[in-house]
Amino acid sequence: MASTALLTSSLTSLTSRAQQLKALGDETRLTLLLNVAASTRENGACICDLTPESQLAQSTLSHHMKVLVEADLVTRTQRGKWAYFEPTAEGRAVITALGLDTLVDPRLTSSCR
Amino acid sequence: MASTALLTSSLTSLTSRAQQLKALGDETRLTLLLNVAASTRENGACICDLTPESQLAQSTLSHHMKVLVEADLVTRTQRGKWAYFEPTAEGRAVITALGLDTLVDPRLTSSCR
DNA sequence: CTGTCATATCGATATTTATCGATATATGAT
DNA sequence: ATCATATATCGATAAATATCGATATGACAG
Repeated sequence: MASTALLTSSLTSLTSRAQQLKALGDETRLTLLLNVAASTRENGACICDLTPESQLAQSTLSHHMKVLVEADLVTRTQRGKWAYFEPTAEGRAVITALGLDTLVDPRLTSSCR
Repeated sequence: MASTALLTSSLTSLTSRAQQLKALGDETRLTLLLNVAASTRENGACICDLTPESQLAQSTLSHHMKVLVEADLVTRTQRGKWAYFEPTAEGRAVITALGLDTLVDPRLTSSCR
């Protein structure tokens, strides 16, 4: 009997998983997540840290960060004028699970006040 | 000294990683990969196994499988008239790393000769 | 209260992607 | 050789996405 096992449609979690992966499936955002994770700031990285590296318009950066937040990969905390981003537990777990830790190297620095 | 660690641009691997994640960041393809991984056939799953579940045109399925192959997540083997797909080591590793095993359930069957 | 700075939102545009139907290719059966 | 079957490729279209510049919001400084 040549039968083939297929997947049950527990689509709720599959859907959110796909959303998460889609958020990561963009080199710009993947880099952003890793940069956020690599930040040595106390309260996380702010967009001013991330912008100079990315070569993108500020509005574009803001857009990508929103996507990462909506995928539950980073959190956003407003502190005064700045918005600080930190990886969620999920975000860290995904980075580790995918072996992306090795791509993080705390050599470059950014200095915005 | 408030400095922030950033990522080195080992972009080759980052790029291919992003490509892989993009391939997975589509619910249809994610399901396809899991179905391929769940197949109990000897030589892997063929498109005839996957089509009825997906509700998509055959050409669309073929397209998605190509994307998965190009992302090094599944292999394609022509055997007679049929093309068989099996997850690569990478593909299996990603499934495990992301805890997607739990979404695979060998209940549904497909029967094409 | 006014101006400035950090970030978000909006509207427009260009690119990418998913999808389909039609056709091509290649295999196996008659 | 002809035909049917399995899959891939092509061309078109619609939807999604990345990107930008302009503007809005909200915080702090003077």
